[in-house]
Amino acid sequence: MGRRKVEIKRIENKSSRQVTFSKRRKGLIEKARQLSILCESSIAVVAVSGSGKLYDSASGDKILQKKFGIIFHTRSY
Amino acid sequence: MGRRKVEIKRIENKSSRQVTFSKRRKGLIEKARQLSILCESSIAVVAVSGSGKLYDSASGDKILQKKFGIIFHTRSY
DNA sequence: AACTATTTATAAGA
DNA sequence: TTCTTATAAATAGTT
Repeated sequence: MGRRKVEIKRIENKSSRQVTFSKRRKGLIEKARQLSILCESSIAVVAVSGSGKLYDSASGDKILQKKFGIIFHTRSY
Repeated sequence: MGRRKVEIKRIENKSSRQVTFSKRRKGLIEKARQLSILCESSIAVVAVSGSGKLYDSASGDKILQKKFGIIFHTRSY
């Protein structure tokens, strides 16, 4: 969904890859948040970038917290 | 993104809620898969429906498997 | 970090 | 429930 159609394969250029990671991670987490609210469900998203940074996001109730120990924010470690 | 704009709040009608859960969960998991491939990262999505069904999906390398014990499929328990 | 042309996701409807 | 399609939303490339 952009100026051009992109093939789903590794983005070779490092800075483009980082930009895309940042944009799409944000989009993914927003989608998860919406799903959680719309459907009264619990959703967790865990993303580990190529460089090893961990981002997570969970929303819903206690189930995911209990099961995975994840809290309700997006954070970078 | 549909015939009408929807507010992000709990869908009251149960069957509509289930249909939306099914559609959006699928979309979310596809987005996660794409992000994983495009940016060479590891992504896990865990969804627990209102009725308690657990769905998970992870893609990437060993990191998430190790950390969460999640495998590379979407499954319904 | 903002913009916008375009692709993609999806809300209703069939 | 599975398919269609009009429209909202995400985002690739640009500035």
